[in-house]
Amino acid sequence: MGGVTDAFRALADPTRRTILDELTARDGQTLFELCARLASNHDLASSRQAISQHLDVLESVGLVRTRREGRYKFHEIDTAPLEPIVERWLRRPGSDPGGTGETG
Amino acid sequence: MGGVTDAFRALADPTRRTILDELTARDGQTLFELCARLASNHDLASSRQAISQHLDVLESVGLVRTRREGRYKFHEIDTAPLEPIVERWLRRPGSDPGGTGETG
DNA sequence: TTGAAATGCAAGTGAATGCTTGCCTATTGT
DNA sequence: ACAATAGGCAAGCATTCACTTGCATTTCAA
Repeated sequence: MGGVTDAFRALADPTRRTILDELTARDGQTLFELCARLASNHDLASSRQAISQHLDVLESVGLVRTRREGRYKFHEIDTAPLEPIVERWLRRPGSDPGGTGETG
Repeated sequence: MGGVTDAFRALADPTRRTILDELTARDGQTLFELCARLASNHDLASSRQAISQHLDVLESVGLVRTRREGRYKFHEIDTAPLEPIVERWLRRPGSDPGGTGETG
């Protein structure tokens, strides 16, 4: 699961979207907290390793930041990468911006 | 390529994003027009069939609408499905919206 | 220090994905 | 009618993806 390089691909998976939902409802959760709350609040019964790998993906694209304290690792959502995503196509047509945009 | 059911997955592919870029710059293109302009304006050398399949995906999730005239089929971008995508996580935290949102 | 708790690492597997290949249908122009 | 144009359908292939499995590492409590 290491090939995901941009926020678009990161958002393609429903489990990762639900993780962002959970972090929006309660930010700064640990991996175990997330596993428990995803199961009870979202009927999502993924394994710990699966959720951990999803968090790695979300962190690699900047949608989640982590903060380590002892043996705990807290995960915080960062919505900054979300803003340019949709605005890319909401610009008024007719004004050719020139090149190929950015990401490809 | 028929398994893509939601706009998130449709946006996961770079080629599909470039197609939306092209339709933003010049709406209502045919398949052949798109192939030519994607090659010249975006250095994207995908085959006609590949682009056609991508357009099928974009249409199936509502990001592209088509209009048939004789042997031509014009493709128009529809940004309506883009709006709720990001706002899903831009809501202020603390206000638990209740269920699991919608898409999953 | 010993064990439990929280997390990390990595190989393997089945399914989905993007693309190609090859042929077919429909419409237009001469 | 005939060829050319624009597009459609479907099978096959290589890659990527999400997940599992199994074990290792780090931290804390008793």
